[in-house]
Amino acid sequence: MGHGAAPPPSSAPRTRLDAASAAKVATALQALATPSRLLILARLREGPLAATELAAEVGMEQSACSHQLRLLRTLGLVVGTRSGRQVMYSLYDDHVAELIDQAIYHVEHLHLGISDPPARP
Amino acid sequence: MGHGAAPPPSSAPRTRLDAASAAKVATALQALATPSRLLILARLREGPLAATELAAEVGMEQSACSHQLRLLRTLGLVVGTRSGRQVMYSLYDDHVAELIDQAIYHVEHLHLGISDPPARP
DNA sequence: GGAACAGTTGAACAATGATTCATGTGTTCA
DNA sequence: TGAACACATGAATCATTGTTCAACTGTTCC
Repeated sequence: MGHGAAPPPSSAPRTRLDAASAAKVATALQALATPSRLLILARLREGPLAATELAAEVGMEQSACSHQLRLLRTLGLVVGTRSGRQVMYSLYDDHVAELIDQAIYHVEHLHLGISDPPARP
Repeated sequence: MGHGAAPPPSSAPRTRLDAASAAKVATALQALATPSRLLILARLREGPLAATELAAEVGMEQSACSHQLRLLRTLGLVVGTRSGRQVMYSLYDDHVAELIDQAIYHVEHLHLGISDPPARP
């Protein structure tokens, strides 16, 4: 794998989140904040895949998928290595894999869409 | 706390992520995908806080902060309860708290911004 | 070389979204 | 009642962004 990542037990941030770190984290999380990219990442979570196959599996056009892959590459979340004509894509890190897992897990256990009016006495 | 949430040991998704779930997860993650909201959530992670104080601590105008709080409320990530003139805001869940923790942790351990050209032989 | 395949890239477009400004609602206290 | 405070809300603006269309690079095989 190249880059390992030990799973975090229960990581409470000791230091306060500053604006710079917030921007960094927010930027990285934007990669998971869209259905298309999330499907791409979730699929790559199961194993490497070529670009065209990937596009087909997540149900989007090659061009659109390639654009998103470029973004994910630029962010360092995925890597693409040429193999003949095709480019095999895979997740960069175990951190990426775990980030995806944790995000999906926690969000799935959330009560979403419960719009409550802003507090009534 | 009201709503508890046991920490996930190492949750690998057994089932494939469908489009509907992807949309749900993506929507929830958009809440963490902006510096302003992330700062708000990270601050609330440390404990409840009134709206104006919160806005001051994260360095944004009350109006802007209120708009984002409304969004977070609608998503069910935070709750606001009136207490006199002011409205105390806090995270809804332990899931929200853990989601924030895990996101920050993993992203901080990422090698971001390493834009690599799309594979060279 | 040329055709077919695999993927990338750029411009353009529509949609979404975060912030600001101004105003409105609700609450306390004099 | 009225002023001051705490917060919410609506419209408008400006910036991002995801997708499509079209063209382009690179690779294999005849």
